[in-house]
This record gives sequence, C-alpha cells and structure tokens, in this order.
Amino acid sequence: MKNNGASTVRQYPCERCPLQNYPHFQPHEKDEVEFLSGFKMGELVADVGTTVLGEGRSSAHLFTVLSGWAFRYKTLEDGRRQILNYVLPGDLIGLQGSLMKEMQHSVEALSPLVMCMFQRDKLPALFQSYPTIAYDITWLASREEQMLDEILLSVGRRSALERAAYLFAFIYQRAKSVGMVKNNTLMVPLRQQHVADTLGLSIVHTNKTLKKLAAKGALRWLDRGCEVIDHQILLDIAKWQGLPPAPRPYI
Amino acid sequence: MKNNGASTVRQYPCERCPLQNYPHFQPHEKDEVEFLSGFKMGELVADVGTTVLGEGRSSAHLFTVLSGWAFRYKTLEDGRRQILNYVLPGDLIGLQGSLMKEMQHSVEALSPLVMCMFQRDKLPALFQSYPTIAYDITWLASREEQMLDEILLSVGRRSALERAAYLFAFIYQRAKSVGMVKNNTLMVPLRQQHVADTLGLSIVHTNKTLKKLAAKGALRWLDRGCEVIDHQILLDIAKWQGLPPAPRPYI
DNA sequence: CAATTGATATGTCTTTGTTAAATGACAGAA
DNA sequence: TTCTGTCATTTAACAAAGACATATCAATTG
Repeated sequence: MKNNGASTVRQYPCERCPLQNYPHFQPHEKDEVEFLSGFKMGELVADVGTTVLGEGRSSAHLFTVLSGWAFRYKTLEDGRRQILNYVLPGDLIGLQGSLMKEMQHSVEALSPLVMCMFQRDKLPALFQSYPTIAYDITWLASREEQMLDEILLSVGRRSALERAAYLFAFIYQRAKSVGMVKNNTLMVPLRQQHVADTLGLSIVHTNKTLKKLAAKGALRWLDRGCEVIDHQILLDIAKWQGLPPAPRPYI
Repeated sequence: MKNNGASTVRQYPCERCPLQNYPHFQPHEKDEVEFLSGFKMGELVADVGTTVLGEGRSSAHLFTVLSGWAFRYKTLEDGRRQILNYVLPGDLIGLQGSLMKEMQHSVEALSPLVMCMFQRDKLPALFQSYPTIAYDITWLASREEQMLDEILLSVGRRSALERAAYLFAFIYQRAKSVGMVKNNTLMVPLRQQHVADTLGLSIVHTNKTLKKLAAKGALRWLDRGCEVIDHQILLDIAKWQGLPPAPRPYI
C-alpha cells in the first residue's frame, strides 16, 4: 500500500474494469492527477477519507473503480449531508462532471480505492470509435438511476427500521455481485454517521435502529463498521425482493 | 384532442423532440402501441391518468415527451407510493426498460401527453449509425441522475416546509426552461396526494404545509392544482440556489 | 497522560402520522 | 333549478416517531 515515489503503473486493460474492452488512459505525469487531494500516483489509489470528486469542481477525468468502497453525497448550506449511493468495484464515477459543467455531488473513499482513469476530453472520441462503449456507459448511468429510484422510495416511504434493513440488504446484494462477500457475511466499513446520513435519520435514532436490527440477528455492529449476518431477515424486514437482475446487453 | 379513428401521424423529425436530429420510428400499425393502455394512435397522445409505462413490464419503446406533464413513481407491496420525478417536454422515458430486462418504475400522465416514439430494438443500430445520439442519451440519463440526487437530498434532509418549497421551486424552474411559464406564474396539475407522495409526507401534513407556503405568498392552491406565485420565496425557504445550468455538448 | 472520537443511554421536545369528521366544489339525476 | 353522491381539501384531537441535548464509557490518538 505504500508508495514511496515509485510509480508502478497498472497494466491496462484490466479485467475488473467495467470498461475493460476499451482503451484506458494511462497517467504518466503526476500533474494529471495531483489536483485530486490525497491521491497517490502509480497505483491510482485514493486513501480512506479522500475526496475523489468534489461538488462544484469540474472533473477532467472519469474513474472506474477496481476495488474498494466509496460513497457519493451532497450537502446543504448548513451542513446537513445526504449520502446518495455507495460506490463499489465495477462502478463509474465522474460522468456527470464530464457531461455537465461541473460535479453536482462529491465522492469520498471509505477504504483505499483502486481505480482506472479516463480523460474527459477523450470521451467523444471514444464514443465515435467504440459505439458499444456508449451503450455500456448508458447502461451504467441507467443502472445508477435505477438504484437511486429504489433508495428514494426507501427514504421517502419506509420506516426507520425498514430503511436500515433495506440499506444493508442492498449493500449486501451489490457487494455479493462483485465477490466481496465471504462466508455469507460482509464487513461494511461504515460509521453510524454514514448510516444516519444515508437513511435521513439522526445519529441517535440510527443507533437505536441498528440495535434493533442486531437484536433480530440480522447484523452485528463492530468497532468501525458492521457485519451483515442474515440477508434474508433484512429482506423480510424491508419488505423487499432484492435487486432485479440487470444483464448488460453489450459487454 | 379528439381522435375518432382517423390517424394523423405527426411529421418527424419534430423540433420539440430532444432527439430531433435522429430518425424517428413512425408507428403505422395500431398493434405497435395498443399494448399501452389508454393510448391514442396517430398523434401519440396519452390521456390523463394513463399508465404510459408500468413497473415490471418490458418496454418495446422509448418515448420523448413533446408536451404535457407526467410523473415517475414506485410503490411498495402494501401500496405506499413514492413519486420519483416529474416528466416534462424534452424528457426521455422508457430507457431503463430498453436497457434492462424490464421497467423498475411506472410513468403516469398528469395531462394529455404528446410523445415521439422509438423502437427498443433499433437503439443499438442508432448508437452505431449516430454516435452523437449515444452522447445525447447519456446526457439525458446523467441529468436525470442529477435531479434524483437533488430530490434525494431534499427528502432525506430537508424539513417538510423546506421540501415543499424545494419541490415547487424545482418544478417551476424546469417548466420555465421549456417555456411553460406564463406571466411568471405556473399552473402545476397536481393533487395534494401527488405532493404528499413526492415529499414522503402524509396527505394531512402536506395540506398543512401547503397552507403555510400559501400564507407566505409563495403559491396559491386551486381546485385541481397549484399556482406558483413567487419563485424567490420558494428558493429562500428551501435554501436552494436553483438548478445549475446544464448545456448539452452535442446537440 | 490528556484529548479526541465514536458508541450508548436517557429524558424532553418537536415534528409528523393517524383517524375521523366537516367542508366545499362539482357533476349528474330528478 | 334542487337534490344527491363523490371527491378533494380542510380541520381537529391524539398517538407515534424521531430530533435534540446531554452524559457516560470505551477505544484511539497524540
């Protein structure tokens, strides 16, 4: 994990990259990424707590996530924060900043993030040269919208307990689909403040709600995160069927 | 608005269509749209209350909206409903059903909807033949995600009054951008149940909240809808700067 | 060691939900 | 026209959920 100045640029294309079939941008110059605070060159690793993309900033790059956790969020003027979604391996971030003037949300790493990088300016050319990358990116954007729809339904219409159960069932299923679940359990590197800001609850109420979930045997809260124990209990409490299968047509 | 069996198929391409630069599908056979309940052929008009796209159904078509209002929503098993976003002229609906297996949300008309129609099966060919349509569709999907981010922040972290003010400020601004605002006022064809299901509140609380907004001179509630009077008051109450400009790069 | 951070616990207060009933507008029938 | 039924809105009274302030404790950090 250490990076003492030596740059060991990852070989592309990379199997875990959702856009593996298309040419990657290989950063050779430190300048090209150092505007991102906390960024390490070479392995393209962002440390825990790093703001990979910031609201209001224009983004010269898109990133695909190879490993690690992150979250997208927005804040109000007075500091109230809403976590919008979590970023897992296989996800694409920074598209908005590439298509619009600037990013309208921020992305922060929850664990060391390993990423691939694409240049914003090369996107139109990529679309031209590789028509199926357009399809893939559209697919990724559409899936993100689908997840947001679900989350909005949850925050708007589910009770605190249902919401919490939904959140961990949702994360569990997503993590499972990218091979992050071992022995049917999952370590989610969240603090209760993250959970609160995802569910739209206060941290105190979140704490009570998590205790209830733990009492039902659905999960166990640890020092720096939580461990999902029983996915089915979560699904039952949330009255949720799980994410529908979403096969990609052109990849 | 009447359609007595005579089909007067709209001429394409159409100036108001967000995908005006690309070839449209022209429906000649009634079969091609009659699976959509309440649909009229010829002008491609959906009446108020029509479910244009239904959750769980696969969608053989995409639609662009030329005029009228609609809303996207999801429901829980027990009937709780969350309105996700509103659909205005220039919007694209049904993309999810074209990329994924099936629609994960429903779309219902709030006023007679005039639409253009695209065949799902032709989308890959369109992406091949017109690389910029991919860019435009990606842009539309990204903008939808941006709006959902804002709405989620609102439902998760704003108070009831702030949320209501945000909702109407948001709708006002979107409607203004497509020329639906006359004399600085806007008629929004919503019932209070729609507002409640958008804000994640009960209908009773919604009613009280709307009365407060009306008392502050921000809007007036009428028989079957509401009229936005003062956009600035809404922005102030919601502590919101308004939607950022989002120029399209390739249209 | 002190200082900080995160989790837990409790009691009070505010916001929002639930239930029920009343009001008002409108459309169709008499 | 008047009557009547329906639907959306409004109001009221009470219950429940959740926020907030505060304190304690354990673990981490410096």
